[in-house]
Amino acid sequence: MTAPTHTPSSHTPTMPTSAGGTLHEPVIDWFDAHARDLPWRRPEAGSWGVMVSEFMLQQTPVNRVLPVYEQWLARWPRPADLAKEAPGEAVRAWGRLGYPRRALRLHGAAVAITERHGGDVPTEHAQLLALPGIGEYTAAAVASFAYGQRHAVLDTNVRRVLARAVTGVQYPPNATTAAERRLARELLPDDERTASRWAAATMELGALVCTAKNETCQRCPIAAQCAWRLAGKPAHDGPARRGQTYAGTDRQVRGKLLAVLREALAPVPQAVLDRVWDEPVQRARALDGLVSDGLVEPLPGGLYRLPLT
DNA sequence: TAAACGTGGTT
DNA sequence: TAACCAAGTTT
Repeated sequence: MTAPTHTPSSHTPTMPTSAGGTLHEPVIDWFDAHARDLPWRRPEAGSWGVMVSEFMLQQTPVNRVLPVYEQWLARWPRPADLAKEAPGEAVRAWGRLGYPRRALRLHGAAVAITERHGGDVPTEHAQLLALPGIGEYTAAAVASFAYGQRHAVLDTNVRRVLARAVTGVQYPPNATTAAERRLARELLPDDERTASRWAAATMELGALVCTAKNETCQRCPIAAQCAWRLAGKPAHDGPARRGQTYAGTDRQVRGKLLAVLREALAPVPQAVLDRVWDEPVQRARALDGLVSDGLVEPLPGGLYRLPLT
């Protein structure tokens, strides 16, 4: 649909409202036409559904989250339902999503919500931020997606979209900068409802079209205005991202240990855990780490299990 | 600020 | 195949 291009009067190219004025409508229209039908976007998900999805989506792809999300919400439809479970049950139900401390923190957040907020996911950004496992991104995402508030929601997708469309570079910096936050705030539509749709739309655009590799500019609603594309899509010049090695790390050992405990119905003898890794020093360090993180509970007699408390 | 923290699909 | 990538948070 060709909407009237109410061109801003400003001529300064650095004027953020100018950039936003040309981006908001096409991106939101694209979102309305192409957004995925994800369960946490349906009205029946509620704020708890949104919050659970945000925890699970921290560093884990949508396709792997979907089945676990459905099981989780069916089993614990409200924060209080999760709060009265043993934390180890949350770790077990987390399955193979990775970074199982998120499960522990989500359980802790449910406890805090039950104790401090009457069982309802808080509506204020500051209250959300105070919950375990919720940082700047997740607080803004829950406030925006669950409650329709106006917040800059700056995740890896949005950062990449803004880096390309506005800044004209292929990739954002390794760590989020103050300049990125400022830009995201400046681009935020004034209207609350429009701002929350903008947040979801830019995230979806980064996830589906403006991807890290093999971006499909033919399907991009703002390709004509994209600074990176207009510059000839120059390759990233800065330092390459440090690759995350995994094989042979403590993380891998922790993963193997926890996998055994997730499947076990009864406390597991140390000897059984010993079979997952042959190097004893690293194995012991990994197990100690899991215990000190609260992911594993040691019992008398050299037995281990997921935490009951 | 950097490093730790899981897991599996894709290139 | 090794490296990269995926809706980050915490210390």
